[in-house]
This record gives sequence, structure tokens and C-alpha cells, in this order.
Amino acid sequence: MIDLAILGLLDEQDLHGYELKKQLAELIGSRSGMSFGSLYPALARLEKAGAVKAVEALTNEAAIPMTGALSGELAAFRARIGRPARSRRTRKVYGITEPGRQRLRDLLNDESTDDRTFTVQVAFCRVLPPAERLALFERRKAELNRRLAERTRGARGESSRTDTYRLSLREHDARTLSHDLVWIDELIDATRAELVDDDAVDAPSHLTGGSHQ
Amino acid sequence: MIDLAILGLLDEQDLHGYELKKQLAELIGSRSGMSFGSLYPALARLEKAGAVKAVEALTNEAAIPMTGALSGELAAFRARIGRPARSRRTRKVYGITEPGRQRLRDLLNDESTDDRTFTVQVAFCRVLPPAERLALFERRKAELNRRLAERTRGARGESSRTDTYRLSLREHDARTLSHDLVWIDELIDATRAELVDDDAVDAPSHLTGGSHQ
DNA sequence: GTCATCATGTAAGCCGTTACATGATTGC
DNA sequence: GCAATCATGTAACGGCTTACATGATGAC
Repeated sequence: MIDLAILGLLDEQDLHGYELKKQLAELIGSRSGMSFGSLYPALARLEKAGAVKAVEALTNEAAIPMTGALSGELAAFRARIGRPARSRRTRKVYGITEPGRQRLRDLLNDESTDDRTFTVQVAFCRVLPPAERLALFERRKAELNRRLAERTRGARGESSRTDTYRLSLREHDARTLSHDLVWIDELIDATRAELVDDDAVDAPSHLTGGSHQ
Repeated sequence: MIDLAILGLLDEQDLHGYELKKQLAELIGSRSGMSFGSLYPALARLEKAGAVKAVEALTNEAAIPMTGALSGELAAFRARIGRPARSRRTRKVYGITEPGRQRLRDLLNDESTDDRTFTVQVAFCRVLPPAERLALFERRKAELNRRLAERTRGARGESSRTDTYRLSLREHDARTLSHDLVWIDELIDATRAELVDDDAVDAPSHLTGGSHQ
């Protein structure tokens, strides 16, 4: 999962480890770890595998892309102080390679039932072609439905040892699952619309009435 | 977290490892692992620490508590087939000890911000006195509010690199957090009501107007 | 010059998973 | 007897966390 997050971020812009960690924390929350002790070895592993490579960090601020709102806080800070950027000899800036992009697509298509992984997959799914994105969402939907079914099955035969709190927990779980399913359906609808749009260019109107559920 | 789940279940009834795993899967879902490779070492560790002990598994069905709906499925199966229970020499049935119960209460009061741990804590929180239960819920509420605040802070300054899917992800996260907060408030209200009831017996009406939020 | 921050890494250790090994009981 | 299920464990391995080690840069 860490590979997915790293490659996804590097696909957007070149970054060094320290900044990567900050953006990672912003993306998936500062909780759920992602400490230096796992980030740097992961970067080294990816570099060895050829998925990322250290790009020449030019020694002045031109090395840092200032277009748009990228590195917004840092840029704002510098502008406020009115001082040139440091030379930053010690930073090691990474960029994604073409094999790395392929690896990213593979990881996005990876059939994992892990919740956190899916979150990160959604965060970067725009790099997938619509059909694969749709497949990703459909797999997730199937997984959530599977859990819902499992839950319903388990609800029988345990009536004796369920106090108020455990009942409340079960109800809350069920509501959360429904909530997630509604969301997935939104994502699916949006992506299907994109697919239809694409088809309208290449081959008109034979997917519009496609199967639901 | 595995200790918490094991002690919580053993506090309800004596169980052997295999059955423990089944009930664990029912409680927190068959996903999120809890394989034998972690269960048995955990049981051994708890036994060594004196938190659980192997109880004499009598070699006939009398060893298995048939009162109420305990072991409901197994009992039903036997009744249906009409055959006596097996001797089960190989099973090692564990029971919780008094130190184990204390350890259970400690684990329930443990200040962890882990989501899964909290789920299990709720599942067994009935063993806590209402005041401690309330404190557990309040801590969770504070944690969720902290995450919400962090999220809101992070929402500024990232407008450029947010596509539709990442926006949708953020919205969904926010809705999920609100949803969880509503639930926590329900739990808090229920527990506070219990507290007030208790007070009405011991010491009337000086906690009713307690601080909110 | 010293402290905080930025920045990168290594090492020890925990925890949990997968896979393997073993063996009892029961249905057929 | 043989396969399926029940039942208990061990061993290898991997991944992640905490803590440690190092050093550059810039503020004061």
C-alpha cells in the first residue's frame, strides 16, 4: 500500500522523502503511521526496482515546481520572508519512471479487499482508463455486499449474548456499510457516464442500457 | 487488541481456541485476519501471564455449557442428529481468571486511537462501570473531532491537485466522520442516562447538568 | 554558537501472517 | 480405510514502528 501511495504522489510531481511523508499524511491522515522508518526503505526498494529514480535536484528554487498552487505553503512562506531558497544539497528528489507508472496502474487494479488500500486507490484512480476504474469500483461494491451478507447471516443465533452496546455496534456497522455502498454507486454512475461519453466518440450507443447491480 | 478480544469472549464463557476463532470472526468479521498463527501464541502468552487458565475439559458433553443459547449451533446440531457429544480429548478449554478480568478492564480503558480496537472495546464495554464507559466514549469523541479538525485544516491550499474522485473521497470521509460522531453521541447519551440512574440511588442530582462537549 | 527544523537513513524488535506439521474424530 | 472436519501448534518471513545516529541549514 505504501508503494501505491508513493508512486501515486510521484506521478503528480517529483518529491523528496520528507515532503512525500507530509503529503502522504495529508492524503490518508497523519494517523495510520507511515513513519520515516518505512518510507525511506520503501523508496530505496522502489528505486532498486527501477520504479522511481533520483532526479537531479537543482540547487536553486527552480528545481521546485512553483506552477499553480504546488508547494503552496512553502512558496507563500518564502514570498513572505522574501529570501531565496536554500541550496538543499542534502535532499534526494525522486521522480517516477515509465516502469513505475506501469507498476502504479497494476497496484490500482490490484484486487485487495483492504479498506485503506481502496481509499488510496480511489485517490489516484484518475490515472486508470475508465473501464478499469469501473472494474475497481464494481469489485469494491461486490466486496461490500459480501460483507453485508456475512453480517446478516451472523445476526441469527446470537440473540442471547447481545447487550445494548453490541446491538448498537451492529446497527452502526450496517449503516456504515449502506453508506459506503451508496457512495460506491455514485462513483460507478460517474464513471459509467464517462465510459458512455468515450463510446459516443468511438462507437455510439450500445452500452447505455448496460446491466445494473 | 487480540488480548482484548480473547479476554472479552472468555469473560462470557469458557472456550477452546478453535471455537474462539469462530466467535472472533463473527464479532469483528472474518476479514482482518486473526489466524491460528496469532491466536494460539496469544493464548499461550495469556496463560503464562496468568490471565487465563486451561479448565478441565470434561470428556463428555457436560463439559460444554448447554444453558441458554450458548453454543447454540452446536447444540442444535446435536439435537437434530440425536447423537452424544464426542469425547474431545484433544481440546484445550480456557477460562478467564480474576487477574484476567482486571487485565480486561485495563484493556477496555486503554487510550488507543485505533479504530478496530475501539470497535472491540464497545463490544465488551458492558463489563466497565458506567463512569469508565462514558470516559471511553468521550475520548473517542475527542479523537474523532480531532480528525475532523485536521481534515478541515488540510482542505485549504490543495485545491489544484484535487480531481473529482479525490473530492468525492474527502466528502465521503467527512460524512463518515459525522456519522460516527452521531453514533458516539448516542452511546454517550445512553451511558449518561445510566449514570444518572445510578446516582439517583447513591447521591441524587448533582451530575445531571454536567458539562457537554 | 547553539538550537530548531529539515532531511535521510539504520537497527532492534514486535506483531501478525502464511505455510507447514501433526493428530484426533467421524461419516461413508 | 479414507477423506473431511476439528483442533493445536511451530517456523519462516515480512512489514512497520520506535528509537537511534547523523548531518545540513538558518534563526537568533
